[in-house]
Amino acid sequence: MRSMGAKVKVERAAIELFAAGGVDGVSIGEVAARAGVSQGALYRHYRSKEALAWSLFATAYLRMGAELGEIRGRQCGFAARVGAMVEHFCALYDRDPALFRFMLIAQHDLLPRVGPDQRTPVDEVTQTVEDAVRAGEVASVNPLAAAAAILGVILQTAVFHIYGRLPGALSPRAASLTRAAIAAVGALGQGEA
Amino acid sequence: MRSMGAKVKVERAAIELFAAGGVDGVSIGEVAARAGVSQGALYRHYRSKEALAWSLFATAYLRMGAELGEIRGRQCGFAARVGAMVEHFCALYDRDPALFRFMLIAQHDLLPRVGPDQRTPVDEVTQTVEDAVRAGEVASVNPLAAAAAILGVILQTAVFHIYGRLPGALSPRAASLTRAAIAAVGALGQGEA
Amino acid sequence: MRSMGAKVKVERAAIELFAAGGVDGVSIGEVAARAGVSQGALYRHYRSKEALAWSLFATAYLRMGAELGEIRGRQCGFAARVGAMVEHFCALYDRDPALFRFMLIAQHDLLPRVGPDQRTPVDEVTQTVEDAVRAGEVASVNPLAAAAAILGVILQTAVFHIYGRLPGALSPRAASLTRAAIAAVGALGQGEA
Amino acid sequence: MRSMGAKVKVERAAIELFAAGGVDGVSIGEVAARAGVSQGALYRHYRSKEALAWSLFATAYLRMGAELGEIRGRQCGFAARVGAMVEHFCALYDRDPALFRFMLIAQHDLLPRVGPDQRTPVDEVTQTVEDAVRAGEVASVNPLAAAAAILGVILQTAVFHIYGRLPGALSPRAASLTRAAIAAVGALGQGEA
DNA sequence: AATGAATGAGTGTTCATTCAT
DNA sequence: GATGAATGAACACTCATTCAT
Repeated sequence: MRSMGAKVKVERAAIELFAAGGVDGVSIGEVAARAGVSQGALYRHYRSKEALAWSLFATAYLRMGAELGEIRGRQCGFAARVGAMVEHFCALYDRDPALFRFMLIAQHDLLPRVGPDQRTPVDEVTQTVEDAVRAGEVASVNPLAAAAAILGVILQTAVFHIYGRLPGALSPRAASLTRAAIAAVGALGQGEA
Repeated sequence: MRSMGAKVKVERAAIELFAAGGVDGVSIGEVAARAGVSQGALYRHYRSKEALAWSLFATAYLRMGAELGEIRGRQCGFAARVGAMVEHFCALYDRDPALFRFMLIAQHDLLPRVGPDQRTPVDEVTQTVEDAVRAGEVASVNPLAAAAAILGVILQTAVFHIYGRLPGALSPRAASLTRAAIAAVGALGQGEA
Repeated sequence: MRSMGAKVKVERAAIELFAAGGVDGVSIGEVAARAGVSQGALYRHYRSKEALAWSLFATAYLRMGAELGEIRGRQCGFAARVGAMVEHFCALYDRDPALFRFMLIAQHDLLPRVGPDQRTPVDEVTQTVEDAVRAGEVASVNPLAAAAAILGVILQTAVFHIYGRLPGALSPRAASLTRAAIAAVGALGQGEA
Repeated sequence: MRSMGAKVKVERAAIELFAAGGVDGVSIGEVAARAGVSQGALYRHYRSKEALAWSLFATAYLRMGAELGEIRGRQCGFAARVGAMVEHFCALYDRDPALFRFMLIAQHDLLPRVGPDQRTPVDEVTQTVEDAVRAGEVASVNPLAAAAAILGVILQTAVFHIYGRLPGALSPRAASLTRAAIAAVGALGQGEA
């Protein structure tokens, strides 16, 4: 009973330490120590440190992609979809800031390894814009440029929270972030008219 | 005169390698090899690898802060200032993408080490918003939240360029990014009325 | 009855793997996997990896010694004895090349552990020479030097088979190997006259 | 001046330790300690432990091949050539028993890595037999089988010396070993008439 | 009896840093 | 001043062995 969740404890420890020090800046020994397991035990669940980091990142990143995909299927209209997506990002940040920070840090190393056929958060946001353009809800824009603006508004705000520039939880900002994101997309479109 | 540029070559090599592999992922030997100098020679200019990385980051980051400060002093009005700042970011990206990528990657490690009295890019953008609010140019907003939106729009677009999601140079997008950033700030303000 | 042969399977797996990679080059996990048993089960039969290797080597080595002893008792005359011994070596090689290779490889580690009172193949061959000298069948030689020649002719031929330099089975060579071994012993003796 | 010959000291230490414990049975730390250098220094000269072992083996093995080749060129007639070769083996053993033992032990791991176009000791002995057969000096034999007999007589005698079964130096036995080797080859041939 | 998760000491290797030349 | 050999403390990873189930 005591060792129930050994894998879970390793994952938690890894996310928190990787979020704070980067994958390269944290040793496998530190992860094992924080998880309360031996170094060797770690290798029963993951073939290597790199495999551990990749598994954590891919799971969280693709899960976020899938969840945004669900939101896109559930909500109708551009504003409702963007609003729900922003809320989802904020909720993840508030629930697990370490995971959020880990994803922000690790993307530079690990994003290139995501397969081209995987549905990523970027893909879902981009698709959402594309749908809106096609439906005439927003003026014609490059969907990727619009997705960059939407994600930029959300993620940079999260970065400011991480560095302590903005206090409190992120969720209360969801409404205004949604407005900002939608307005940014609208403004992007005007120039291409 | 012969070795003039040795330090410059080390810095160029370090920026390019750090941008590609992260500071922790690149060895001092690789930097020295690419710079065409001996490993030991590197330590004549920098006390440690960490000092090298910090010097590169601080120089670029604070220089960007100073340049944005100049823009703020030179330009009048919120729109003109944001426009010139966006153009400045785009120009830096186009001139030296490796340096831009290095700053994006390294910030997670090195930002906390920036002194609280230093004028950073974030400070200048925030101050620009604060001035505009005080001048009644934009509705009342949290200047930091607004700065996050502005920077997010710019930086995430740069990230998309880095990962190949958006093609070409960044400068041609300056005008639309400026509109998007300003619109985002305006939308942020509406909710807090 | 179900697990009858578990120990046998472990021994087979160990001999084959040790023959191919050396004792130090093969992990207990590989042995267990090839034998189709768990790692822990291995320790029910052998106290350690070293004990397993030693048991395999000692069994095979001393059994060969005993068998050569029987041949010595059964056969009369130097030529007949050497011939039967050579045939016995060849038969073992043809029946179980992995075991033969294992013994050749492992001897360097394990031979020193053989007790001085054990009857080894070397002892039996040496004794055979000694008997022949005493009986006047062969000229006076150092029995150990003669045993080295006899064993060298056999074992190096086996080594050539192992490395693929000589094709086919070893048994068809028994007659010529016997002649060569006996001739070598005779020539050794001539010099010491 | 003190560190002159660091590489040489590493090689000596490695040969002696590998000869006693096998490549797998000796740690890089033990080699470094016996050589009186740091572990890291070892990697300035050799890329890996395996590379060190291979370099030592290949150098000694191919050098022996080249030296036997020279002997073959210098001497005339089968008996003279075999005699000089046997003496050469004995001299190597007496001069550097550790190197000899290392080669005997390591061959099982490393022989397969020798390129097919390299002139090995086996090739030279085989060629010597082939020349003698062609010249009618010895009856028709399979040259490889004859080479096995010759090498077996020499090497197994060396093995007996290593294990203490035969005392003293090997060189005094060169003459009788030569007679034994030649006699063995002659006897091999008789059967194939 | 058998399993396989857990351990922890040990391995080969890397690398930031130093220093004699 | 520059070099590159040397250091030694890490590091990721393996594996023989143990033990609760």
